[in-house]
Amino acid sequence: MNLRKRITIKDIARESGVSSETVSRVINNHPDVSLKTLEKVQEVISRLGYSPNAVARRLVQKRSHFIGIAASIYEFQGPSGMTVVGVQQEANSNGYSVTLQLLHHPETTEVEEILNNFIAERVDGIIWAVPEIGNNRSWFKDNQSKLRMPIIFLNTKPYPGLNVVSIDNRQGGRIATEHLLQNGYRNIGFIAGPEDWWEARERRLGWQDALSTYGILPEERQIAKGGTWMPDGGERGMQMLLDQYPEIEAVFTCNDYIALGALKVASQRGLYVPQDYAIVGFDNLLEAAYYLPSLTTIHHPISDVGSLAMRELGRLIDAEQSGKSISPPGAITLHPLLIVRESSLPKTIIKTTGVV
Amino acid sequence: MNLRKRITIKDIARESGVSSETVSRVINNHPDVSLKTLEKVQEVISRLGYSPNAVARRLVQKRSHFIGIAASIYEFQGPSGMTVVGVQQEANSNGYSVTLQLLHHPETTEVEEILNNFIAERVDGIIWAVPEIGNNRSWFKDNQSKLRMPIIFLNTKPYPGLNVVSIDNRQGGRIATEHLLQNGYRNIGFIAGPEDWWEARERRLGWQDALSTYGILPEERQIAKGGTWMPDGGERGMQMLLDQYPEIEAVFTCNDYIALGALKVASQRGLYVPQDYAIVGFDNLLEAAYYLPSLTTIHHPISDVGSLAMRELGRLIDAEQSGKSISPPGAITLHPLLIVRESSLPKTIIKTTGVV
DNA sequence: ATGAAAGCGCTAACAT
DNA sequence: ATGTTAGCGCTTTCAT
Repeated sequence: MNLRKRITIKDIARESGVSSETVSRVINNHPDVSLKTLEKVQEVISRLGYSPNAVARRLVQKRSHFIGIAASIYEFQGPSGMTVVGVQQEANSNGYSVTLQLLHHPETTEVEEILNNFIAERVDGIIWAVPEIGNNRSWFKDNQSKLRMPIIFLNTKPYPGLNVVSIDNRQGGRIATEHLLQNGYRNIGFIAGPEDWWEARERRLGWQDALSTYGILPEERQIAKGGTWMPDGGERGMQMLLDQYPEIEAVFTCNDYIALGALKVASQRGLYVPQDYAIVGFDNLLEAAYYLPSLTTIHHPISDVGSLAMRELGRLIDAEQSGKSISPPGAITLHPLLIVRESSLPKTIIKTTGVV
Repeated sequence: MNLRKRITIKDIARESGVSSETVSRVINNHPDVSLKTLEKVQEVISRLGYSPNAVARRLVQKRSHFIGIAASIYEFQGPSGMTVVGVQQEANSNGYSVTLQLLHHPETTEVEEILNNFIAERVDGIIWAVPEIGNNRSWFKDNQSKLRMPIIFLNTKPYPGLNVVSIDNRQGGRIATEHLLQNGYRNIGFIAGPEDWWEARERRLGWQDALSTYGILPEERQIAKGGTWMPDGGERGMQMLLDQYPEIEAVFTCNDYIALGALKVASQRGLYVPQDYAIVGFDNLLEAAYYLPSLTTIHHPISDVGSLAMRELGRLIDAEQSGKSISPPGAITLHPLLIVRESSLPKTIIKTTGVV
């Protein structure tokens, strides 16, 4: 029913008494149409409720004005759904439509299937918003030539030859930990996310960086491994740390959900945050300001990553179309921001006032 | 160079020494191809890395195997991003691709623009996952004939003549409030969401239903109006209630984020939940079990709404294609589920044990 | 079992 | 300023 019987350009042409080519000119705002014809055609178009067929246009032109977004369903549980929002908005305002593909198991590789779909749709370019997990980027290294269209990777290790837009996770981890150090804490633990995620590893490196700046060489027992991105991981991780690292004064958690789990452990054990241990999270979830206590965290310009990536993709597409030489692939890195709240009050203030 | 130079069906035909129609038959698993030809063609296809052009296929066929999802960007802040996931997964496993459109201002009507895009793309059907706010459904009532393709509305008031998939928000509100009543609470407040959202109004009606079952006629001051969906609304709302309704024993909040804000107020005023007031939320966010105290709430089969809607849409599309009579539009309603946690412990238990 | 021809709706190139 | 022609890549009759 959808394709059948829809008004076509020929109907408009017949009804307006012009050729279909002239109608095409009107639709596409080409010059060289007399005002009289223009008005006549436009009148017929709106009277008949004509809508040009993007599929036919796509077939005949060299550009599809269509871009593919691949994301993992994980993205939609947390704040990262906003990345897709950023991409979609920027795409739309540049005249692109988007098609969305979701990976259910981003660790493994149903990659090929999804890319084949994008190729079949003849998208102009791809935003690969799937987190880098384990070896799930390897397909691209081996098959990049097959793809033959611009692709931007989000939140990926910036390999040479790839276009990457990402926040600086390592810097974020460093800032978070330095904040704790500056507030007087020295025994600082880390609750890890899944170790096969690149972003999780980077955040841990940032934690290490900060500690070594202060001449501290972290021991294994300061890290709670085997984590997830969810509160249950924070709960288990905090319990581990309290047991294996009893002198702990503060903890940096791989994201805010994990921090929430760590907060829960305090209430279970009758401990207080930040008096018994301070916490800094990562992501700045909307609700982090409402945790008890409110959570110090690293702000993540998550929707900006999406819009920036799309803008960059548009540039690459334009360059290919015009045959211009493309600037070599590179990495765009956004900088995270520390948001200070109650969960990391300076040690001295706590000592002095004894206040929450 | 997405379209240029891609291998076409003719290339495969030439290389295999058959006609392009035969290749087409192979691609589409039609019978009447000799085994020998089949194998030959398949070999050439994989050797040359050929991927059929979905755009060309779409143009010539009566179906696009493409569906449009419209959502508001609000959806992606909260749990409702999962609706889109549900739609996408179900669509994919039925051979559909999806194109995603986002409304930035779901209250107003950029509706027409988005629908025109879907029409231009010649989608087979539409999932309208935009919340019903104010009068933003009116376009459909006035223009349904224009659309001429199946459309499923999510989380909408089930008007006759519309296909709707929704959870029963009113029932959810009732269950939540009945739970509080059964646990011995009688002075039960309500923190409203945005009153122009249909879902928010339904949840309030559920609260009223439950109260009147117990012979209670709620007063105006039991409701905190002017809410948002976010914790700040819960904070303001709870403060209002404590001031204007001091005998309050319990509160039902329009969603879990609001509940989080209401929890925050307790800690600010030195009150305890559930001892000073019990709380029940709505949505069952992943992290609700980790709030302090853990939050009793209404579980929302949010991804099921999406997949069910997509399945229903597929049925409608098939019916239109085969020219069969379509079952009249109607409403599919999913039932919410009470999840009991600490924030609503029975009054008696609290009295007896004095425990959190 | 396979091929030839027509056409989906549109735009680009070349007339006029 | 407007029309004619050809063709994008594929599927669908209809032949053979």
